[in-house]
Amino acid sequence: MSERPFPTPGPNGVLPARRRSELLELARNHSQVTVADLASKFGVSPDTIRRDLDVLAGQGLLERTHGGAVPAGLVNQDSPLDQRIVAHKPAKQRIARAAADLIRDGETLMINGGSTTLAFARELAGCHDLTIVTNNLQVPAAVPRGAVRDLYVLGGQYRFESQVTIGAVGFATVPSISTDTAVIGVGAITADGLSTTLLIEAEMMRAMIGSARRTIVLADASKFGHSSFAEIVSLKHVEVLVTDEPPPEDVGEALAEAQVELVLAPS
Amino acid sequence: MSERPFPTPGPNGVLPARRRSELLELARNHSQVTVADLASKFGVSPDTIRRDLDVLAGQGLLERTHGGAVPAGLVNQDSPLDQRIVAHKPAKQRIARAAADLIRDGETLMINGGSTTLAFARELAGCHDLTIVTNNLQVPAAVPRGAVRDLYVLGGQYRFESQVTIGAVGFATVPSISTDTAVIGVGAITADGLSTTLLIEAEMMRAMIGSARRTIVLADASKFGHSSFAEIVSLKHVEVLVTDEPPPEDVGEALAEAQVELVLAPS
DNA sequence: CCTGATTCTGCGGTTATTTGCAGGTTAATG
DNA sequence: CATTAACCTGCAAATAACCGCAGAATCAGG
Repeated sequence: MSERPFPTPGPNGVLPARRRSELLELARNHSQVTVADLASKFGVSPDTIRRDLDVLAGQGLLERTHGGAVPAGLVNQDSPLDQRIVAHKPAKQRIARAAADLIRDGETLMINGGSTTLAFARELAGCHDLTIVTNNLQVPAAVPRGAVRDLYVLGGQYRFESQVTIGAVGFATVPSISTDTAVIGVGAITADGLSTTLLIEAEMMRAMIGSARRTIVLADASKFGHSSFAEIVSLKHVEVLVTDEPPPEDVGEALAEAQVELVLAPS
Repeated sequence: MSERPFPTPGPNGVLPARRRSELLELARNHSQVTVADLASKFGVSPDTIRRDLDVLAGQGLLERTHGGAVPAGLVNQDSPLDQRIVAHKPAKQRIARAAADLIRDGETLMINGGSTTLAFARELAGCHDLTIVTNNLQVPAAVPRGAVRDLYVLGGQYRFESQVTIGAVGFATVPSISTDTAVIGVGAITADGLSTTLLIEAEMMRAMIGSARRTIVLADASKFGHSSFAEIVSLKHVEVLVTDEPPPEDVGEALAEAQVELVLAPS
């Protein structure tokens, strides 16, 4: 009672924003933070810390875990592609397989960057006479030789992290192409729509989706809920979503309202 | 009551997520981990370690074994190009190394397809602030990250055999670019000039050479003498030739007459 | 200056997750 | 073939998380 007889909602001398900022730095320096430690360190209740952590996790800056949080990079968010490829590999492969079943011989496909779409490219062995356009430099080597008639690579500036090209050349080319299907791997899906971490990649995806008659989105269950910085399009631009687990309720409703066909990859 | 009379579920100071992350790194560094070692190292029960291993195995990051785990097998695919790389690796690597020594910081490079130019890209580690333009889809992943400022990929139709792009988009782009140096790997060199097997690739090389102030040709000794179907340019368009063995007499004379600087890669 | 709305905070009760342990089963080893 | 270690399943305990609620401070506008 001497100090705080009642809740004391207001800042204890430290503003919430600043507390969160320091909290994030602590997490990065120590590779982890625990709720209990932070609560005693900042002199606030564990619930407050939990809420802070949730906010930061929602921005993709932290990965929430039981008892605390770890920096986003530690688990797998924006790690180099090589690591992302192996992460959630079984799920991605099931999704890729199910998506490949949606492709008919002779179609023209647009494929964007990402590890899931790369897995998709590998699963195209059963198809024939495909025409493929991609900005993912891994796709050409991954796609089975016998499945394609022609394969075109979009030029532009190379991005080391994601191993895709992005740039004026690609933007100029995409609108002049009309494809049957765009196969898009995204970073995050919410009821509001698709999003990713990079504005310029979002722009590229938007161009691809716009030039395709049908858009198939590939996303494993870990993509649901979080929303990333750069919005791509709303769900009504999507015809099919292939995933491995049923989405959360709010996303599921939004998908139904947008008349998105939901394909669950069989295990 | 000494320390822990009963289970103690809560984090022992290390969050599960972080423990798994460190565990994964240990597995990768040591190529294997055992349940018992990890249990004592992290101060948790073997059962907990087993559960961690199962989680990581479920994400495809580890391969579970009796008594421990090993890192997930890395992908290895054998394309024709990859095989060619090992075929003449010592010679190609020496040539690549010698050619890389000719590049100065801040230069703008044009790099075409071929296994020798790919080796060249790998040897650029000592350079900085390079701007690179290429139609070789292997180059972007091969070039050391720290050596380049910008890297552009030429778009176009993909050729499976050589893993390069060729096409209207690339042709349209190349003339609008002016580079310091074109680094060209060729199929054959005679006294008459450079040649290769495919007309369309010859055309691309010609465009590249034309837009560069300096042309460096990479060719191992096996390329001398034979002439291929598609002529590229005569020797007088070449500034430097990097090879591993002195050329035959007639080629040597032609090189001298065309004032081509001959660089022999040291063994 | 005062009042209503918003935000931040802590609290109590319920649910979920993590962890270690006991015991039966399976796999590796001599 | 026997023996030891590792594995898996169910289980209990302790903590963490979640949900709704109410008090307190800040803010907006008259």
